Amino acid sequence: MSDLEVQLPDGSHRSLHAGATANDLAVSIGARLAKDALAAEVNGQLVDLVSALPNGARVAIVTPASEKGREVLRHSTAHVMAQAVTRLWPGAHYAIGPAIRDGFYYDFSLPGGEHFSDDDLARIEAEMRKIVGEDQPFTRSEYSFEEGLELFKDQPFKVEIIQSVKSGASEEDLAELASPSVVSTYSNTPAFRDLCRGPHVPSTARLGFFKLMRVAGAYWRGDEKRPQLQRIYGTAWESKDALEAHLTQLEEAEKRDHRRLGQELDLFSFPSELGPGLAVFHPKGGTMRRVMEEYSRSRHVEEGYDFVNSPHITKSELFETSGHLDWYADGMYPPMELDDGQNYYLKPMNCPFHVLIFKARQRSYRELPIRMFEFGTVYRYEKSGAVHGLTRVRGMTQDDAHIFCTRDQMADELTSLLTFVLDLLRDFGLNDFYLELSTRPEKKAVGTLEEWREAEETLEKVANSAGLELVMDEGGGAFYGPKISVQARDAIGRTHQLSTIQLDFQLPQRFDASFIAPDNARHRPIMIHRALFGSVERFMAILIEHYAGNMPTWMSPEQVRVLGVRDDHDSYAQEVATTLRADGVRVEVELANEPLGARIRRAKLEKIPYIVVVGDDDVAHDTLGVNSRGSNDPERGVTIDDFRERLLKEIAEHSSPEAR
RNA sequence: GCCUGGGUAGCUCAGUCGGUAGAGCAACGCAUUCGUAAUGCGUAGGUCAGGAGUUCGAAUCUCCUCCCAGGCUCCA
Repeated sequence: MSDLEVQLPDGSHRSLHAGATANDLAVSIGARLAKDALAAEVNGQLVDLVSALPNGARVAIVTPASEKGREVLRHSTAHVMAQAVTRLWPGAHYAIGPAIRDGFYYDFSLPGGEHFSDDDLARIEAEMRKIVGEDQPFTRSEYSFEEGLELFKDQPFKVEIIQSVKSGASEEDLAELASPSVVSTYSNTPAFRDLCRGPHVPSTARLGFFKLMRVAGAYWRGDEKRPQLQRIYGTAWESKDALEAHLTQLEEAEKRDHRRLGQELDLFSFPSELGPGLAVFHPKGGTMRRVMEEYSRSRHVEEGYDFVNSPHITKSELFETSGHLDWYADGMYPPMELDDGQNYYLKPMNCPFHVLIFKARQRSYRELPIRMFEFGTVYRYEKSGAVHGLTRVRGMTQDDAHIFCTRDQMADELTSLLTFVLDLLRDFGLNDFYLELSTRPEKKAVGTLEEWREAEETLEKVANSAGLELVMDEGGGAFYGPKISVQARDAIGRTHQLSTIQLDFQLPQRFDASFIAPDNARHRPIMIHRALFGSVERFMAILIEHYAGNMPTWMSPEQVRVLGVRDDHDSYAQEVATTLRADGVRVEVELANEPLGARIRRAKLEKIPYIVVVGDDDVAHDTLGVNSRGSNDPERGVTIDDFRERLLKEIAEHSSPEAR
């Protein structure tokens, strides 16, 4: 009777009766697994537990505490939410409801153009709990194209999906249907049926550890020109603990939000008088920024860069020549028209200025490569809804440089450049990277095929020799050149796109930039754009979040605070400060007119790396009490020289008190 | 730009049915002189984002504008 055999993930084989389902397999393996099972993976494809197993299949039972299991239960939870919404708003249209990272969403259009409010989330959640309590089965059915259209005739978005799958499916739509020819649906009750490829959990009772997070607007098909739907985001997990852990993690992330820390640590602010995306840096943020910029400058000097400067405003002619006005006018601040009829623009980038510097006189191949660096402040008219803290602003300073070189020099330049980039990022404490290479777009691209191929190969070779993971973004380059970008993972595992290195085959051509080569003829230079921080503001934001505000000592605005135990220790505290200041350490003294505990507390909240406390013993023996950030165990009787040496070493090494 | 929510003291927030503004922290003053995360008392601080409207009366209701948050779109 055992006429069906399947293979389990551990390579073992198992015999089952003909027509056995995934669920039968789970039962045969063990009661516990059968109880846990949510779905199955058959030959790499996720299916319902009730689906019959083909002979010889590789089968894995999917349980809740796995990525695939969570995906299934998140998707099922989205269906439950859709049902809840249709119960509460009869006639609501539902569009798409996939599982996403940490949860799910579903897009709706409510009758009469109604909108969800935040209060509705609680109502919907309550209704969802009822549905979970009702232990409704997820029942799969398959229909023909025509039957599908009939079934969903009251659901215009579903009709559109069915039709578009018929006429050439997108990834997104395929997720909704079994295949172009079969319309699969899942129903929970006679009243609720959804178009879906599946799989789903066996019953709504298997769900329950979810929370609706927020309501948002989202365009149908992600298209700005199409109707805006009401999207509800939720998070869903396999257990109460997992849900709570996720919510706690969100709180932790919020605590290290650079906007919050920027306020708490008095680094910068966004005065509403200035408008969206325009920041001012306070003294402490200004110090942090200065340290970053000074370090970057000194490294660029070592790497053979020349320092240039360019104005913030220019006649329109420059951006007409560069072509930016043709394709980027929307992203620029509108022109200022002056008396003579000239239009002047704020610069949204520095590149054309640097090309003009290159062109200021005739160039010889002997001068190349020329590397021009500028902390260039640019202004971009970001949409008001797009600005975000320091990471997406309307005015920012790029650590921008352009390298003009010959084609022969290109490979060496790219190699040393990538090394430089990674070194610099490591100096700021980021060390978990991967690279992304965006290659030639199919349709339209300037530059010769060989140039592209050579640039791409070089970038790839350099990336590989750096020993880093390389993700290909085929066809993702700009039309004017390939790009490599460095993605960095921060302390809590988020990735940020940081540095970009971009080849440009176009701008030198538009500006007719050239150099005289050994053959005594004019040749076109290759231009490399690159920014290591991206923008100083954004890089600072990423570092603040990476360190949760506990900046390494060299970057801390105040490195040491000296506190006398009583006010008769204040003059010794001042002496200590003066000694350290002579070595360039940023030290402040807070006079003893408040209890020591209160002053220590304040300094701790300000995340100052070292709090130095001096009292009778220290005055008598020329010593210090050192309270390091991150430690609850202050040291007593440290000599000034010892502390000074330690501190200077830590600053030079870009280390932190926590690292000791 | 679009959707939802929000804007009350420097900060975090409370403010009921529309009846004339509150707390904690911070600041300032005085006292306290203290050895590692909050000393006590007191004082001052407000065009309730801005404007218009409804009302005898508006932080509270309506409309407009600005700014913020989370999304969507966008990010050369």
